[in-house]
Amino acid sequence: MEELLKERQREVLKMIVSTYVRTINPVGSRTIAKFYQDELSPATIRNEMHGLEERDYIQQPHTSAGRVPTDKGYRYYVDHLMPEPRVLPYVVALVAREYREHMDNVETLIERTSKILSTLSEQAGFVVFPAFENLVLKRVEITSLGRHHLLIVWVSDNGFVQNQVIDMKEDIPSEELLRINRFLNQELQGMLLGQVKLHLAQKFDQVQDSLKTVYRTARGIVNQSFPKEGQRRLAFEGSHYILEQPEFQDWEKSRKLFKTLEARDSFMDLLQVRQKDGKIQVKIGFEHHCPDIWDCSLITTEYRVGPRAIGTLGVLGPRRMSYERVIGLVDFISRRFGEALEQWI
Amino acid sequence: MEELLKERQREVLKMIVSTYVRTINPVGSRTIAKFYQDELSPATIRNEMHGLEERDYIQQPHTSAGRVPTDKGYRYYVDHLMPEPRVLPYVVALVAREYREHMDNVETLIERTSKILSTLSEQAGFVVFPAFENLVLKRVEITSLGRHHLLIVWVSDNGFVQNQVIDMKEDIPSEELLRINRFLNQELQGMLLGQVKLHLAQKFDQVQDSLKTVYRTARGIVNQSFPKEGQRRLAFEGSHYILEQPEFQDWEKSRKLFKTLEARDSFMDLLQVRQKDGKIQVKIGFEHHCPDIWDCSLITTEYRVGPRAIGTLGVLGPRRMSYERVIGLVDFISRRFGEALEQWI
DNA sequence: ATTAGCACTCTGATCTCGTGAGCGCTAACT
DNA sequence: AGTTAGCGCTCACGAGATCAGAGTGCTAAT
Repeated sequence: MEELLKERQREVLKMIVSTYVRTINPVGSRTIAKFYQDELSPATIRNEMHGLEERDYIQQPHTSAGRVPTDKGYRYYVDHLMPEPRVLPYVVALVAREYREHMDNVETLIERTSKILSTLSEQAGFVVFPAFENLVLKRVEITSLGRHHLLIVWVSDNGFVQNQVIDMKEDIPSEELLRINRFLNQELQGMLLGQVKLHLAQKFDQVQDSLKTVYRTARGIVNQSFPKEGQRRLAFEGSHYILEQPEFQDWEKSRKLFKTLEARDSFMDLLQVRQKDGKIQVKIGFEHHCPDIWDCSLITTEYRVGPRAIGTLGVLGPRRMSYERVIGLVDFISRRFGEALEQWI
Repeated sequence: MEELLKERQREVLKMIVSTYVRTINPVGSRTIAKFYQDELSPATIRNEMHGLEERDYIQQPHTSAGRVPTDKGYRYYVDHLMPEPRVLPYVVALVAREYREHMDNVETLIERTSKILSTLSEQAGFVVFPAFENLVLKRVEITSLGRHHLLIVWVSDNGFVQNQVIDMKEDIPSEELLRINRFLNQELQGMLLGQVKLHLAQKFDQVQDSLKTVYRTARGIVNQSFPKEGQRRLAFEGSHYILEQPEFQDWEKSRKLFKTLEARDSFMDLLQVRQKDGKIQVKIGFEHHCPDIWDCSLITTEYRVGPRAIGTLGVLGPRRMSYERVIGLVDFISRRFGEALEQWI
């Protein structure tokens, strides 16, 4: 059904999209005709446009204006028409340098990455922190804070550090704390964090009664200090780029967009959508389900260390964006970012 | 020189500011006259206004408009006229609940605090993370990551955790790493982090030659893993509130503002200005030195644990804001925030 | 199937004009 | 000396009115 378009219609659609993305102005028949160097007249182009408009690939903002791609038009462009995404040399160089120099810790690495995504795409860039459950435990440290609090620091592979303060009703002597700490490390090192709780529960059943009290305390500490599922941090940079787009000169529009972006929830919901393995995902305008972001498109992909996909990153920008450029960028950066993480196993 | 204003002029200025802040419309003589319930006529008020305008406390956007406070007018209002800042009961309750429930770790505590500042002021709220040097070391842990990297986790009092990955040229055997780790903890626990480097240097000179190699490695690790000075994190929330202010409907204006806010540097520079001990600092419009933020006012104060002031928090909003309300809020929250941190000594 | 030609439509810029808010000034009043 | 009524003046703002330009759709000829 998609493929009804005749070759010349495809050509015209391609020109309309790429021109509109560049110029921001509705594209008229004369503009397209120029590409054909007098082989075709504007009138002919108008006919083709008419066909495209009937099939809902393009539309007119108003009667006497040129044409603008619809979501369906963009979609067709991305799926069938756009040139192979490619990464420019200066991008390669810049990213390489960045990952050579700014490797302080994972948080900064992630923040820099979202900044790079943003700067190079000239749109908003983001990186979702990995889900705790998908990481592998390297080490855990318990420290007592004040009288009634413990600080638990979880260190996982790839340099991720997660810390959590928990309330203590009862006092635990510091030697016991030390023992528990040692035990947890012995028991859990190298384990996928998502399996830790279950593992401890099983262990608990097997252990002899005299040790149950200590085990209970240990389990209590672990359970409490485990970050709640679904609360994933997000590094988001460059929302001002969105504001700079002429289509967001409309105050009401940008006001709403910023409000929902800052609230994070609905945006994070969008990202939770399961990614197609290793593929770049492109959501154009109405294709996603958050009304306030309907004026935007979302380019995302998963990043991975070794075989494991552990998180999502991408770019958010106006529907009118250079898809080939941004798709190439997101793909490239996700690989390099993964590689950077892999150094820290 | 400030005090030249006669009593009635002060009254009129006060009314102009408080009315303008509420209504956003330039305030006319008739509006003020109404407050006097027919004791004074608009004409009289106009005379007083004339005096105020001559002395630059108020101005007219254009000839036939009402009056709007100038920066000087706001300043006078804040210093001499505004009612005592007070904190509403619902704010007290809300903040108390917040700090009872969301105490996962310092990062979230800080982020929630900036969110609270933002929500309750209906403006942008922020908290600058404490300077590393001002914290007291509780514990340090060294973990090796991959082949050539070490992860160092610094845990300080009040639950602050700072981690850093460093490159290792030479391999260090894991027993030696363990020894160094133990040594560092023994040597440095309870010390102000700002003094750590110096302390190690002095120690190094005293130690016998056979131990120097180990000491050198230890110092190397510490020096590399110390966060660079001046790079302080910032939690910033609620920039959308700024966008919602009618005075920022101007696209160009808000575009610029957001750009500088996102770059962070110039904004952080503003905040680096030494705070007057424990006082709330109010910077109105042109009083600070960052051109792109001239349309905004900045209310800041330091937060402290015990006697030590360790960081800054505050609110950024349009010049036209309810100063008494925001000042009260910032003051209140900074205290509560400090108290929350003190639980985690 | 293509195209020249023409009438038609709609936007956006520019201008004018009327309205209303608010002021300053002056002269009279207390 | 302070206050006020009265009046004329100024200016922003919104509603029409007008006009040029861009781009279309349709028709008839190629």
